[in-house]
Amino acid sequence: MKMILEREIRTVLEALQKAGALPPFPLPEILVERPKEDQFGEYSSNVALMLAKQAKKNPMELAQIIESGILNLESGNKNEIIEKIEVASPGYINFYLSQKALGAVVEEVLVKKDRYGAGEIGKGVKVNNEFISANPTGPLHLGNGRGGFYADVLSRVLRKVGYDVVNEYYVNDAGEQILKLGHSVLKDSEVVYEGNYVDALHQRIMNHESGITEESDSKEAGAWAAQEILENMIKKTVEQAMHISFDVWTSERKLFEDGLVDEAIEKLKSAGMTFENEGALWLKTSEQGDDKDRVLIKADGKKTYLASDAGHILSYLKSKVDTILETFGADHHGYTKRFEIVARALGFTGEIHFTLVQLVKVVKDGEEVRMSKRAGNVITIDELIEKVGHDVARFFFLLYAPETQMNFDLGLAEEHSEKNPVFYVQYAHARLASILRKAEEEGFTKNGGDLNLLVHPKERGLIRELMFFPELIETIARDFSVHRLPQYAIRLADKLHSFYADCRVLDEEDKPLTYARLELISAVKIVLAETLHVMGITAPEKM
RNA sequence: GCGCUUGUAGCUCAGUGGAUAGAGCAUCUGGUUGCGGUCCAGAGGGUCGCAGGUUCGAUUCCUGCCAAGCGCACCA
Repeated sequence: MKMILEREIRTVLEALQKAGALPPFPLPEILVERPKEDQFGEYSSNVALMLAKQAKKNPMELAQIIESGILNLESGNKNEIIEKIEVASPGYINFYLSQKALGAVVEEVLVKKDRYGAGEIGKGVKVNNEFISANPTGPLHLGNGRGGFYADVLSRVLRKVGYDVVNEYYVNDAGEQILKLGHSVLKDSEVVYEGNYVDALHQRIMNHESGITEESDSKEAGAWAAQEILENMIKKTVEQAMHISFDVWTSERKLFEDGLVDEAIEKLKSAGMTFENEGALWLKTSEQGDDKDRVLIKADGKKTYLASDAGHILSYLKSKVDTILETFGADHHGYTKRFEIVARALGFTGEIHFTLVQLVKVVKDGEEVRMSKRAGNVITIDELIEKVGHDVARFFFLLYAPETQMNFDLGLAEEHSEKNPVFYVQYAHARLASILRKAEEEGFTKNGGDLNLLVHPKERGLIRELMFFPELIETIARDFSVHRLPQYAIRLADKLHSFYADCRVLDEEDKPLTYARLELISAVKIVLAETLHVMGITAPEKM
């Protein structure tokens, strides 16, 4: 619809230039957008404002010329889909769609059902979406939860428009932090991590339940503890509490065992990207815009995290990944440059996109609560979900763009759960389900509704929202603005409640209108449910 | 010091090179014998951090400054 209008405007402008009515100049991308107010129609264009100068005309005059051009288009769809076009100050061209076009939207939803809004812009593109990837040294905190929900929904949106997406959790089960974990569970003189879970693991060692003894070295103990934490804490949290499903759990240690790390280092060497200094192997990252060069192999022979990531990226190349998505905590933002340099050096040519999720600041009684993973006093995502429920936690995080430094008021957490708009949206869905149940009980059939009867402003308002859903999905797939989804859900629920207050659906006195409205609310229910579904939130039939 | 991110209503946050800058919560007023009152309608509340610049037009783009968060390892 949007594209039809854009094309028509372009056609008109080209014709005007050809006829000499407008001076020749290169036409920019013609944009038709959704106006902010309902009164300005379904679609609106500001081309006249943009081109006024080049056209040497004032915007209003130009807009009127374009308007009449569209009205006179031989091939135009004006009678079919456009009810009227209006020019508004300072130079907008507003399009009002016909009743027929709006009815067609409802029909389309009813036919496509949960496939409504699906597309193919991502067809044939393989996306690797790596997220959370917290070290297996303790429970997931709120920042992990935030990034996890964000990236999970991003995957769902991308899949809806055809991308082939792999959700990956990269497990850092090699390296220094595993040794630290080992010391911690052994409770020797080098304890780093603390908390109930560390105590529990320690207890199992003391009870000889693990094959690890007090005399085991920290590497062995760390590997065991990491495995336990991954399987019994992290996977449980992610799959059962957060409702996220990962396609692959990549083990850093396995990258080493499979020789990918060494292979990647060799590739970097032969590409002339490395040099040796003071016994260490360095990567020339500063030549590519990084602050300084980075170490790949330390003087003691151990490989750094960057080296294993090179192996990791090499595995993407081998599995023919087209696009790499990385969701990092904002505290790792300094790492993105290195990551990209290594990827390019290894020959990756596709798109790499980083999302930096700001950590969640926890506030209580107006004061910030300082948290430390080491001291074990972090608020975990498990605790939050236990307290407010999965849907609320998910919706709450999804509502805000990941780069905002959001405050999470702990004191209001439970109160917030009642105020959370997720209930408002779910209630709208339950309300629709209820009406449809009642319609069935009372013997209303919803076949053959005449959609031309849906002329009430509240009805048009609802249909408008339905019409924008596919564009919304596409926009999110393009710019990763996942937070638009809950906002849309709220707006749609809002319009539904407002419609409900003004328009009675089930009316024995006016069956044709009842049938038409049943069609409409069935369509609204489908789109509302699909919006919630894409967000990973339940759409209840009853509450 | 350098770098990244952020600064919009009392609070949490959307949004935009152009039409009156929006939502939720909070506050206040009104409505609702009805298909589910977990609802609806409305009001008040803003120097879009500050100062310059580009532009017919800037809250949006550019520069500088101020403030907040984070980062600047042969840790990950």
